[in-house]
Amino acid sequence: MPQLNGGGGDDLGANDEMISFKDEGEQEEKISENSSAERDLADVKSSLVNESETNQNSSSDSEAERRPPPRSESFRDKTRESLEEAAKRQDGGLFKSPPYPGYPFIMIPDLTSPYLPNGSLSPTARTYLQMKWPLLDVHAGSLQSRQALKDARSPSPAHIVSNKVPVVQHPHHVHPLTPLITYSNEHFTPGNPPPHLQADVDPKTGIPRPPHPSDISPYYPLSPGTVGQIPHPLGWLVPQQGQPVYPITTGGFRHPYPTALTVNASMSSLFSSRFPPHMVPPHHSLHTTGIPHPAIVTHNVKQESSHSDIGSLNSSKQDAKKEEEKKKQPHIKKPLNAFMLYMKEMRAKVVAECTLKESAAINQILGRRWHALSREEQAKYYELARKERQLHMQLYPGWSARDNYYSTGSPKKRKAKHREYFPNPCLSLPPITDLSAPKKCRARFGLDQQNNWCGPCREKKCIRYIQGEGSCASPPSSDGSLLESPPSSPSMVSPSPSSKESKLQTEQMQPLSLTMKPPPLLSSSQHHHLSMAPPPPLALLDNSGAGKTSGSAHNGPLDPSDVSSSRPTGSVSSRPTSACHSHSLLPSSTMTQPLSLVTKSID
DNA sequence: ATACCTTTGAAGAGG
DNA sequence: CCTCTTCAAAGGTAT
Repeated sequence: MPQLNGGGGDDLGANDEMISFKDEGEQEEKISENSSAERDLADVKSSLVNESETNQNSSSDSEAERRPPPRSESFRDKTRESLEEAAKRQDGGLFKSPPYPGYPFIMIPDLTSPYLPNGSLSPTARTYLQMKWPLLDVHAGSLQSRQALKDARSPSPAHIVSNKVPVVQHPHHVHPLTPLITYSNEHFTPGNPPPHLQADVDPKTGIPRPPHPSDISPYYPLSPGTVGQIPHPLGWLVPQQGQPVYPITTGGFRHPYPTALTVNASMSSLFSSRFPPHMVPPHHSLHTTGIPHPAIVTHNVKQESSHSDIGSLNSSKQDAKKEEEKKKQPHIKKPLNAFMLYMKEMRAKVVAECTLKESAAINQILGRRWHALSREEQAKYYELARKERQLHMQLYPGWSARDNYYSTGSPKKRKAKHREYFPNPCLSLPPITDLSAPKKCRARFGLDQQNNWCGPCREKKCIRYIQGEGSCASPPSSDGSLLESPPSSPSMVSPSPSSKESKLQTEQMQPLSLTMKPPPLLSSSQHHHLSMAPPPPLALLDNSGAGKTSGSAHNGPLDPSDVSSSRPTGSVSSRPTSACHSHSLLPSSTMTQPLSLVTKSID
């Protein structure tokens, strides 16, 4: 078991990650404010966000007013457009300050958590819970919600949910004490209502009491007799009467599940909160509400159902075989990363605040909010994500992300899809449409022919440089389509890169994380280049945004996460401009970031 | 029914 | 080592 300083220590494994966003949010906001001149649609959104953050009364009332007239565009554009609109409209509301300023999150105090020192819950940890309930508050738009709130002990917030998104979904047999259940609808399920809803606070510490059985019972299918007894955190994990707990273990896991049994309570809780009920004893697989756990793995469920259902008996032998095969290779989902956890948790809020339901739009908003989060706030999610990964590793020692590759589609399709949008980072080169064509000079000419490389490639900052130098320009965007969309999605131009940049800047206050170490390969000349890179013209940025595809508009090599953020996936044409509240748009401050980065490296 | 969109981050593959 | 790709969640939308 890794030692975690969940209590507030900075010794988070994900430090580097967090650092990247340390001040990004603030920076972004600041920048946005100062770059009014360059505001584009996306910027407007940013401003909206900013404004809304300070103006709680802002609203979604005026949504209709802001809605632009219908346009006749390609469905793609249309869709994007709508998403953008939605995001735009919702941004205002989303960024409202939570009812509990400074405590946007709620974390159920877990006195038993191995990650947190007993009785020394950090304030940040405690903040978790608050967020959740306030959400309910928001949600309270509906009578039901309010009523539910009235009854702080209302166990099944599920009924409160008016949307598909469960505002509160209690984990299945998850020990409420676990902090690991706090990060999402499921994980965040407050074992106890927040202080403001229920005065169940430890008089001594002032910290909300950890939920106790009596409180929990309503949330869990515990028999009255179980009240007062804390269910074994591994309850569902514990083999019952010699019966295999996980049907899939029969062939699914590369390693016998017993390993899982060694997982500590918190981990198991996390697991149970996240992992498919199909791995849980049947009677535990559903919420009291009968709602299947969202983490259910589709084909596993099918397997299971086929396995036990009478219907399966009717299926042909072939089907049975297929299913068996599937069974042998259960689809174990990837552990959620920090952002995913955040999204999971916040989605409900967003949905509640807005009428918006489109995930794409919501995600855009969440993405921005994510960046706006303080380092501490993000840290919580990073840590949770880390725990999830650890747990996942423990539970599925042999699992690899690779196992899920193409699980959602055929490889061909996937690849084709992505490649299709690959712009050539180097202007001098035509857009890459050929799958076999190298995307960068580096790959094209090789290391031994660097003289043939374009400047940006030499600097290893192709995309970014494209913008700054102009030598590598953004992908052909002569056709309005490209210009219109892409570029400035938050992740494309700004967020990721800038996050890193800002990271570096803010990093000055702290020791550089490993990830911040300047890459050895970075030569002085490179540094020079970096520092000299002029601010990318807005237009270029926009266009190059498309470049996100190739890893784009990032700081590139300096950023570890750069890679992760570069998502070719997003089709160039489909990139919404919405998010563009980017640093890229910000001339001055933005520019300085790379510089600082370089400086840092040099130093 | 399936894929897409959209976000960030993690991890794997390949150069 | 670096870049690119895929997947994770989610739900409306498009094909």
